[in-house]
Amino acid sequence: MFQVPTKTQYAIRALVHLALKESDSAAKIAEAQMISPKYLEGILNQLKLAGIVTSDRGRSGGYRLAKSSEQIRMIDVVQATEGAIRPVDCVDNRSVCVMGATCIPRKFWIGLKTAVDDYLSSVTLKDLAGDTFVQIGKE
Amino acid sequence: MFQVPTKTQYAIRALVHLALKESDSAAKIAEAQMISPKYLEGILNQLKLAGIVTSDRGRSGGYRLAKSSEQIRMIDVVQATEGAIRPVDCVDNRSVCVMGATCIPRKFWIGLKTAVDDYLSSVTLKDLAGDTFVQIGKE
DNA sequence: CGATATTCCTATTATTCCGATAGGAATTGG
DNA sequence: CCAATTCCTATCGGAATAATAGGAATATCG
Ligand code: FES
Ligand code: FES
Repeated sequence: MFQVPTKTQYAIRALVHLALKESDSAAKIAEAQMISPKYLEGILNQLKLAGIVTSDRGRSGGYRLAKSSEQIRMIDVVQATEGAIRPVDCVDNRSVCVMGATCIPRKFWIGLKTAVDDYLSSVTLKDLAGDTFVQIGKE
Repeated sequence: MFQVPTKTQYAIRALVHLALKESDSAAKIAEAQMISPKYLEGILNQLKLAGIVTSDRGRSGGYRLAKSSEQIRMIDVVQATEGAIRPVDCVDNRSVCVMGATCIPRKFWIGLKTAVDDYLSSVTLKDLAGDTFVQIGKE
């Protein structure tokens, strides 16, 4: 359960790479991180649209972080690659629930979403890439 | 992201139903909870194997909770339908990581798993269904 | 007993999502 | 111009999920 798609795993590996290496091309990142190169291109483009990385085209182009690594929260990365955290559709839009207004499990799903959101919001790229990472989310 | 399979959503709906109605057949539960009947049969069987419900065959058979609802943690339900919480394979088995021993994101994934596990462990069926035992429309 | 309602078992199909690939257009530096 | 790059769009294959199908085993009741 809660298998995280490889797309998101790749995005995170690529960002860690950029945090350490400053700037690199998609092909170089793909090789170093063992990711399908063409697939990674699309992922980096999503990260760019989300304002997490910037890119330069042309001969000596490549990608770099758009902000400092402590400003990049993991929840933003996840949302860039997969959209909002939504264990079940109804957490955003109650009307999609077949059980109607009296639906009992809804609070439970919202609680789960909150738990995940809170954790992902609490960790930044710097926490991963630096040696200062501490495990948050467990109190 | 983190879309929860319908199987698990159905399992929870079915358990809420049983918590309120004490005993019912798969067909009745399916109708009340708007779940494909044959699909639900298989799900209830998984819950039985996990010791969450019990069943009686034959003419006036059906399913009932195997324990009181406060003893049924949601993490047990999720594990019964989907197996262990494992955002990425490496949280259980480090050797599957292509990046080897120096893998940086691993602590992050373990933290995510922990956040989800902790939440699911903290909620019981009773928390969802409430403690008032109500008989829903006797047939 | 015999009819019926149920769980239980196994196999198959349908659907959806994901990962990856393909080919090339646009851009830029040298 | 040329080469390296990002960027765009389309498609394919495979895996996982959801659902269906048919029936065997079991129990109840009249
Ligand atoms: S409102 Fe979410 S399952 Fe009903
Ligand atoms: S050990 Fe998990 S991604 Fe490397």
